[in-house]
Amino acid sequence: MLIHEAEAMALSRRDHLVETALGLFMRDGFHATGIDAILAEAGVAKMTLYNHFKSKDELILAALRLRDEQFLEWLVSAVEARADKPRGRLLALFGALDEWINRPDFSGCAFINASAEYGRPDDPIHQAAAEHKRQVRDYIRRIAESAGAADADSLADILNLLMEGAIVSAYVGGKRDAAKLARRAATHLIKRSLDEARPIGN
Amino acid sequence: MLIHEAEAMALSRRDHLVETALGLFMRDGFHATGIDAILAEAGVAKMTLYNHFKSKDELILAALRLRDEQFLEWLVSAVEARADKPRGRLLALFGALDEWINRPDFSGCAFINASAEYGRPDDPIHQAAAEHKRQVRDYIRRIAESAGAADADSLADILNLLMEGAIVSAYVGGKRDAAKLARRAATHLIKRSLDEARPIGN
DNA sequence: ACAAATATAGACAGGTCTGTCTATTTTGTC
DNA sequence: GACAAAATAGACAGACCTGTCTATATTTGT
Repeated sequence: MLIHEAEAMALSRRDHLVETALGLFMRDGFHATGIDAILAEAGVAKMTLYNHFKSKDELILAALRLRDEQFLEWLVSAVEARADKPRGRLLALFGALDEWINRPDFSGCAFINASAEYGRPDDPIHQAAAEHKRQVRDYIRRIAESAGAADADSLADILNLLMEGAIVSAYVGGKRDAAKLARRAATHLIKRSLDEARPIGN
Repeated sequence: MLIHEAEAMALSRRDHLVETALGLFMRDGFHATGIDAILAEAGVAKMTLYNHFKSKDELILAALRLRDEQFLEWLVSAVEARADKPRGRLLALFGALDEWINRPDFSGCAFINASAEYGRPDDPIHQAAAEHKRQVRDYIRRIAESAGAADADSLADILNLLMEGAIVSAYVGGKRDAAKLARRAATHLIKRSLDEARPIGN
């Protein structure tokens, strides 16, 4: 029975492969991670991979799709767990960010890193990264909107900028306090946007 | 005569090699750019490379050193050309950033990209990237200090965060207006820090 | 002009990479 | 238990990678 299978299977071989690949890609990079390393780690035969994916790039795309789901799901629930009201949630974004950045296995943003390795804007991998970033920004914008920000778009863009900056500073420069710093600036900008109802900047 | 040589030489073979390598690394990435491609582009023999550098990694480090000089030199002069007074220069950082981001050949930050490919914090390449970022932040801090910011360190950190965020947003998401956005937030934070003499955040 | 240093082309080794193929075994369904 | 689908190990091709070596040619300093 199909449903029974789905329940019984801890993880399909395909999904297990994608999960393993994602872990290695994030730890070691995309070019630096060979197919064979993934197969060895996953305990899966090469033909199983090429049965499910027609190339390494397709596997990378699948791994990024998984990461996209994983991350957004985590971000939403981490934010919701930290605050109930929209305004608190805007700040909670930075609490969640701080938690992520300070995990011992933090290895930067998979999508920024993917874009770095696949720099051509028309590369499907780069485009997948851009799409993920759009999703995150839209989530921020939805919170900003429900917080009653007149300039929800601008506010979301700015908070997004601060978050990206914190991720990069933490990753490249090892600044583990980057999210806390970003939060301080965010606090102020949110206050201005919501309380004084003034657009950001002048 | 040594001095005469230096004048006559357009560029030593070594420097030409490093320059060519930097261009390809920035366009195509580090792993994706093979030694042979660099040699062909530079019109230089393989043994010339291995005479000057003991490995590809050493060449990468030399390319990053060049980029570090190039970029900081450009940033300083671009900022100085835009404003005389420290406060104006803090904003000019974002004008310069905007110019860079909107160049047709903009290919992101070489150091962020290098960190993405060489993720281990103890990798010399990653460390070179971290060192570059430290230089940039210190430059911002010096301006903030001479602008009379009481919290020059915090202000510099925040402006730096906004700049990093703008670079990443422009590169990954293709947001060509990222620097202008960052500038709007920066305007406000600078005002608060300098005029109201309040630390950033609360 | 002569000698020493430097650059050249190109072969080469040894490794790794992606992707294909085959022949065998395991798995899941009826 | 039989049959079909899926996964296995492992060899293999062909390309590319870094780095070494050699033998020849070109610059360079004096």
